[in-house]
Amino acid sequence: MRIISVAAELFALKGYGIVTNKDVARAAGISTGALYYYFSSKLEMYVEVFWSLQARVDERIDSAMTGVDTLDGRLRAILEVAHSLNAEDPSIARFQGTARVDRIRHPELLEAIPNPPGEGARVMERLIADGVKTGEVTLERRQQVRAVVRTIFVGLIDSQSDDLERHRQAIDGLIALLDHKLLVPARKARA
Amino acid sequence: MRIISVAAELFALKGYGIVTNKDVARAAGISTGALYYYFSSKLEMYVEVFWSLQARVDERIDSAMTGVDTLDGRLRAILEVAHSLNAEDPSIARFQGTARVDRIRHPELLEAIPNPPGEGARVMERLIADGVKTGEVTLERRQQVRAVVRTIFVGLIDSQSDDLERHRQAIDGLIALLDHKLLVPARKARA
Amino acid sequence: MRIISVAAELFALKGYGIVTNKDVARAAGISTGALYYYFSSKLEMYVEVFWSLQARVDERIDSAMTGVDTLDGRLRAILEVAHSLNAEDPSIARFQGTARVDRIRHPELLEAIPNPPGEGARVMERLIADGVKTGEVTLERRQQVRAVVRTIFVGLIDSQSDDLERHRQAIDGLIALLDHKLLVPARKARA
Amino acid sequence: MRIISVAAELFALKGYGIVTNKDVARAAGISTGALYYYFSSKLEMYVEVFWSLQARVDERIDSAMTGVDTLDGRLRAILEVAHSLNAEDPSIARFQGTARVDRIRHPELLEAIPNPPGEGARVMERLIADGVKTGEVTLERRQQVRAVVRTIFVGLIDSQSDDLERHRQAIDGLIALLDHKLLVPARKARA
DNA sequence: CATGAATGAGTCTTCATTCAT
DNA sequence: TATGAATGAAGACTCATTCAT
Repeated sequence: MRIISVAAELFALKGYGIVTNKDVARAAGISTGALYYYFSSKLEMYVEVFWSLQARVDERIDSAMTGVDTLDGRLRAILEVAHSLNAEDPSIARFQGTARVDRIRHPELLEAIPNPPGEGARVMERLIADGVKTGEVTLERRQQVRAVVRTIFVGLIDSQSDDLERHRQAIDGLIALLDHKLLVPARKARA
Repeated sequence: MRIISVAAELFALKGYGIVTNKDVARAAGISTGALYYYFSSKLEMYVEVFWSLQARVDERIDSAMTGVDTLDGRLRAILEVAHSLNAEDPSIARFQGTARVDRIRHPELLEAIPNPPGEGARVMERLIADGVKTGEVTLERRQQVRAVVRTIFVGLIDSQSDDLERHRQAIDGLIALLDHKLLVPARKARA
Repeated sequence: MRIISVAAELFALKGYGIVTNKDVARAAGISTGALYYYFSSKLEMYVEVFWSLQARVDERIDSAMTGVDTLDGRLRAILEVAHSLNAEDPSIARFQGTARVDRIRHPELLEAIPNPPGEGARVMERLIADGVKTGEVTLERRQQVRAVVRTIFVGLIDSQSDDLERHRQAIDGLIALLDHKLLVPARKARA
Repeated sequence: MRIISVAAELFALKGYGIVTNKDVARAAGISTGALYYYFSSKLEMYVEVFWSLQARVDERIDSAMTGVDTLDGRLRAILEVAHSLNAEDPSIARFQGTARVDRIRHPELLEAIPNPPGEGARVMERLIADGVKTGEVTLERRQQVRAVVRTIFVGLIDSQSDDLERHRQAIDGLIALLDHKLLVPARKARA
């Protein structure tokens, strides 16, 4: 629906608390009252935006993971998905970033959107579990891997999703990092 | 000042838009009117909180970098600083996370706190430039390194700073990543 | 009409101000738009409900009074009518109660439904005038009788019409009062 | 407080749902925002008005009942209290009338003001119980007496409290009724 | 230095009403 | 006949800010 897509963009940019019904209504070309014909509240509108975007992300990640069975391969695949999604519609990633902080800032949102939402958690568990099976992740490092993967994806969303070129560089850099090619050992320091 | 420290905590937790003057006043044990004796506006109060925390971070990073001259060593040092700062006062990292999004959400803040703020940018440039000197960063990968470093530190702040244990795991994981020890090549892949 | 009867029930329960067109429409199984095919406004709908119920009451009171020619007998007859009407359709009395206050609260209603409405006033005048004829009411007490009768019937509607059993007790009590049997002289008082 | 007294008058006249904060604010000579400095919500304001008026009524009824020990005497005393209260401040009775219907129409009010409120119920029970002791009320007629007393007082409030003269006539008529003097037996009807 | 009282603009939400279909 | 979509005015409530004391 038109309303959901303009709302997504506004929420992505400004967050739940700052975007007013008036903002959404004006951007959608209707009156604020009309919003209540479609959603029972601002909160519900936000929730619908959330799941609508989440669905697109989940679908893409799912299909990117099928046919790849190493953790290493999957990480690369997901990084590429992240980039192409960002290229197609930058508000998706931006929205995910703001949604994480909005769910903390507005308790109503946390209640309406249980934590952790969507496939996110499921994908992560699958990643780790399968990584253990392939031997890529040792049992002792499981938590570390989880933490690093989370750090990287959150960092990507929060710090790079507003500039497509930089986003590409971050992706390429991270792939190089996986390839041990990002950094070269230092020449004898101080030599 | 007492007001700044309670304000820091509140802003870190809830963000600029949600924390009210009344919240700050009550937490500081004064009236809202009194706030205006110390700050000319809520905005100014926020700015002062910002620089007060930023100063502590800058100082720590600066001192962590002196005496280390490889990019690799510096990254490890800064990661450790990030962790110990987080252990000492969790609201510092939290505030930095919320400040990044609040500066986007509230244009007045962006105007009052130019982007990128503080030493952040200077440190980053120094890191890269010296990395080139030591040969760790090739000229073609400069942008990638910058993007990856930024991704990692933002990811750390945004995704791990609310749980000290997980924060430690992320730090250890990232160090292992630098050591090429986080992930082991897959068995199957070699079959 | 179906609409009028569901509207009557809703208005009786909640009053003019609180019942929305949507409430009525939903209860009648149509859309709010359709309401405007039958009535030109919410106000007009209310007025039609009013007269529709009033007609039923008037008719019953009229027929209860014919053939009885003392004030005393008529009061008893009307009390019984009040009870049987309440037993048949409790929303009639309830509506009359709410209508009295709604006509005060919403000036538009007062304008649309002149005060005092319906046969009420006519019946009262007949009662008093004939009571004077039969000698039951002295000239000096005319106003008092009018006021007491009004007090009793309003009290019945407003305080008892939501519970049929209590309503019966009130009716029986009032008849006992007319018979000088409700209260017995106090023992102590005679001591 | 000034606000409470003007609010009482407005609520008495128009009821909870129709009186707006703006109405109260304008009548009190302040802004709507200022209301929230004194009350946390419109509901709370209403509740305070309620208890403030109820306190005055309770006190008067209590003192009217002391020293009188027959039911008959007490009823007369309370009727006189009703009249003098109405003479002093007509909004008290009017408010009690509207409050009864508002508590039904607005469930929040019922929750905030438990039913039955104030001394009302206590006074009624005392009246009946002592009436049984003095022999004025037989055991079988207890419920009837309760219902009649309730009917009369509700009727007085709801139908007469807006006109002091008529109120007086109703009181006098009711006293005459207790004295068996309101109505005279009919001369041979039809004779 | 500090407060309590107050303001007014702005927010979400409701609802009678309209109208093209 | 009837509907679904939409409007716009109004209502409760919040909050940064001001100011006399």
